[in-house]
Amino acid sequence: MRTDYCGELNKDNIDQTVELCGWVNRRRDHGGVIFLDMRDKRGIAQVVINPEHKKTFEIAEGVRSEFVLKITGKVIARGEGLINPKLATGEIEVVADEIEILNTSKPIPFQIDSTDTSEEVRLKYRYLDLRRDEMQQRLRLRSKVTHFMREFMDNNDFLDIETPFLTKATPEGARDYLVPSRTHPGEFFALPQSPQLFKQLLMMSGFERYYQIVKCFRDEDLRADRQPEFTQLDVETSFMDEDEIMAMMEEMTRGMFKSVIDVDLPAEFPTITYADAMSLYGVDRPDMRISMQITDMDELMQGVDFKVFSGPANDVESRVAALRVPGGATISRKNIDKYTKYVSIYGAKGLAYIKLNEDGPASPILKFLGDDVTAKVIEMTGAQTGDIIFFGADKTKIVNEALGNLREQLAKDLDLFDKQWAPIWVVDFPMFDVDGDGSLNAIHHPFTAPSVDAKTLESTADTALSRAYDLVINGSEVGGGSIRIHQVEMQQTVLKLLGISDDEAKDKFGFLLDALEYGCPPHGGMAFGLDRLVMIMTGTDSIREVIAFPKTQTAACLLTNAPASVPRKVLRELSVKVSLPEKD
RNA sequence: GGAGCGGUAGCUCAGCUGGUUAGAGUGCCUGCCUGUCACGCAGGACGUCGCGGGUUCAAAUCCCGUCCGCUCCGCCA
Repeated sequence: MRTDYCGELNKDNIDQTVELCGWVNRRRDHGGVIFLDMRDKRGIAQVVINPEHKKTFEIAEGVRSEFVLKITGKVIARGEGLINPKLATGEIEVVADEIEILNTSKPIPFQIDSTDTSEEVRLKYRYLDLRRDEMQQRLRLRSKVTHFMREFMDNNDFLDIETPFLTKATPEGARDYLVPSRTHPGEFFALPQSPQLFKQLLMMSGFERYYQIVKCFRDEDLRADRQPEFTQLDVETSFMDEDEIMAMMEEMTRGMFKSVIDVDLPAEFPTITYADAMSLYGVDRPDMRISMQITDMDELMQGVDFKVFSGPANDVESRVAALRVPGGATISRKNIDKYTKYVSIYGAKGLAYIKLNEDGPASPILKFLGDDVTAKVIEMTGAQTGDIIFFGADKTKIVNEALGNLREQLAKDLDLFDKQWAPIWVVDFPMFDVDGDGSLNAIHHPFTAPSVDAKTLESTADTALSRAYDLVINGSEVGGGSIRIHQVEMQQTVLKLLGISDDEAKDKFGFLLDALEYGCPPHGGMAFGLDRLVMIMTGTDSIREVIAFPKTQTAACLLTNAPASVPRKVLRELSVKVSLPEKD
């Protein structure tokens, strides 16, 4: 049917008779001569129809955008001055002998080559949106990424093993997507939030190295970088410690960036502790393309006669910190107000600042701080004339989130990125975080090994560190993993600390606890968020741009109109009764 | 659950201090055109102003509610 791809024709094809199949990207009718831009998955080529071919010409007159055609014709060189440098195939064109209309097309709802169609329309007609070159490129890149991953894992003796989608609900973590069981009335499967327990069991089964590129499901609210179903490269290995696992995953990441987008990531990724990341960058996923750091001011501000600062400085649960912004003195009053509003979404009640103008420091708070403290602030932050220093003073969590996010926002607004690519490992995460009521939650997941023995863990649970690690690239968490607990006593201790009773543990994880007792090897692993990775590699700002059929923010599909109601009969078979909340 | 922005022609948008017939570009249709490549020229058709209610002599415009899309907070072990 086809001898060549439109997008691949070049001068070497001159004088050849070719058969092309594809879509009409554009038609230009000059009355006497008609041009068709034919598009296929490799690109576009111009087809010329001359009126001498009467029948062919008549067909071409009736052709419209997005008709599917088979063209038979001869490749010729374009004449002097007719070459189109904007087109990869612009040096040649195809003179049509025959046109076969393989299918017609209604006028389409938006132009394939327009770039400003609203996302709502694009998602409704996703199959048309995906015809766009941009989308074709992104999904092609995604395929190259998964291909590289599979090749790398295979070369390193990892086995691709599938795990079930119909599985059991987990007691903590994200909300589960549930599937009613017909054969067990009143009972439900849960779709996996990740294959975590299965991949650990595979280690206990002696496969030693497992991987899978697999969908995970979490029924939580969506974001630009979060979909309810998303894809992970899931990896688990026995008999490797965290340094070995990180080194191997780093090698894969480096190779992937080189091979897929020709980017050289550093020969060794830097490592930062969670505590340092929070203190210096305010977030656990620092964007290391930005050199700005947060400077701690607790000690300096403890004695100042300014309660807004001295209060938090003297409170262990609070913090005073400063962010020096190079060249920031030009930020207008209006924009400072904008940033004040910006940090307020993280709970900050204000945004104090000092501008370093030519004629010295300027700020509404100078009179409270005094000259000595002001000078110290300038010294500690390394600020220079022309800079601005922003302050956060509040609960530590609020200060970190406010200044951490402000840092990234300022970098965007003032273009303060000094690298294009900045991977970093974040390590030494705490085991638990402490709730308001004093109860503990797993920071990673309940199967993560602590860096101390069970006995020590019990006495120092609130400060204990885990053997977890995250890979962050350009401020985006693209992967994370840990060494797992492989001894039943430790697992029981952790579950106990999390407030899970023996009975509940037995009910939910009995199979895991049993398996741990039959010769479980030390093991650990990692999972990469494929969608986020591809989002970063394609330079897009939403994972919807790298997913063929994504959901909207309300977790609906505009193409299929899922989710949808089902007939009563179907519900009865499943023993499911719908009861909607009353509306007033 | 909450905050903000948006919804007007197939598409992208203007109009929104209430006022007569709701516009532009593009697409579509018709005609003309033999070298265009975002072809050009001329003409034409196309509107549930998201939906429901209210205020008013009069609502795309003001008010209330609601639905949808996007960004964010909460949430996401």
